[in-house]
Amino acid sequence: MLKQEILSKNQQIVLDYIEKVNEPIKAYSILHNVQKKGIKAPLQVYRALDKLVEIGKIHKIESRNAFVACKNSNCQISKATAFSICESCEEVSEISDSKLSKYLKNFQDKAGMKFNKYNLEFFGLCKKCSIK
Amino acid sequence: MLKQEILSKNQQIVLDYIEKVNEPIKAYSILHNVQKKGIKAPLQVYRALDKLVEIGKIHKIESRNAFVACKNSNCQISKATAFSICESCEEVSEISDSKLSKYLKNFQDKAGMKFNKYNLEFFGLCKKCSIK
DNA sequence: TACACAATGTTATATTATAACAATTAACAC
DNA sequence: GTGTTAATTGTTATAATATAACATTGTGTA
Repeated sequence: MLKQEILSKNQQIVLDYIEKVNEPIKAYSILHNVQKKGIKAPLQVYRALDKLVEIGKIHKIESRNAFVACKNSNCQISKATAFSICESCEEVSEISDSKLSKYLKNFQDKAGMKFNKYNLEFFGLCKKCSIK
Repeated sequence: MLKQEILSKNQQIVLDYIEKVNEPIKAYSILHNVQKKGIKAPLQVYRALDKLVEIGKIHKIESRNAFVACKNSNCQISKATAFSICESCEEVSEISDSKLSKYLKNFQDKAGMKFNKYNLEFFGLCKKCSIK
């Protein structure tokens, strides 16, 4: 089987909701909002999240413990993620910059360690918040 | 007052311990290990951690919810952190690469957002683990 | 059909982190 | 020194995030 094309019921419910809200959302907030769909326990949400992260449909914003839908036609990219985060309004955008990703993919540390994945989070003020 | 040169009692206790273990360590593990020094509650640890992160003496490894002493003669660098993380043995090293930090400091996203901070975590296998 | 494996349902619990409030100590102008 | 302010501490309780363990059901396929 390939990366998995078909999502299970719970995975689809969780993904649908994350894609709908279109901003980072926390696991328990997802839970509250999908209870009407029959998902009752945290573990059901976390299992779906794990799988969705694994297959690149969503990403975890580590500094916020939140999850967001992938904007970059998913796949591969789940191993190479970059986000900008506004420290005022908490808006998060996925950065899609081929020069940046190429630079980071090829980065070699001094110990010669070979990386297969990275996550980069930038913090600052978004345009709206910086003119306030 | 400058960045704060003198640490308070609890801050010093926590920092001493983190520097001693010399690897990423979790808040409750710190708590268990500094109880003999008189620190009794999680909040005392978290307050010290917050301050130590703020002044750049330690960093938080977001993907691991762990804290590690800064190796780069601290200061400034707390706003520009990069780590390599071995997914097998969980060894974490702080990356100190002036080209990388220069590149990231000057990175401008397409929306023109100005960043004042970033955190980058690379994942892979360290030398030891890759030959196993 | 039967096997293997993925996904589900469920209860309980572990782990990480903060709220709220009172008391104490440090920094410093006067 | 006294008074004022802010930082730090101590303490209890609780919120928020995440996983363990185990029984059951569904799905693909040989």
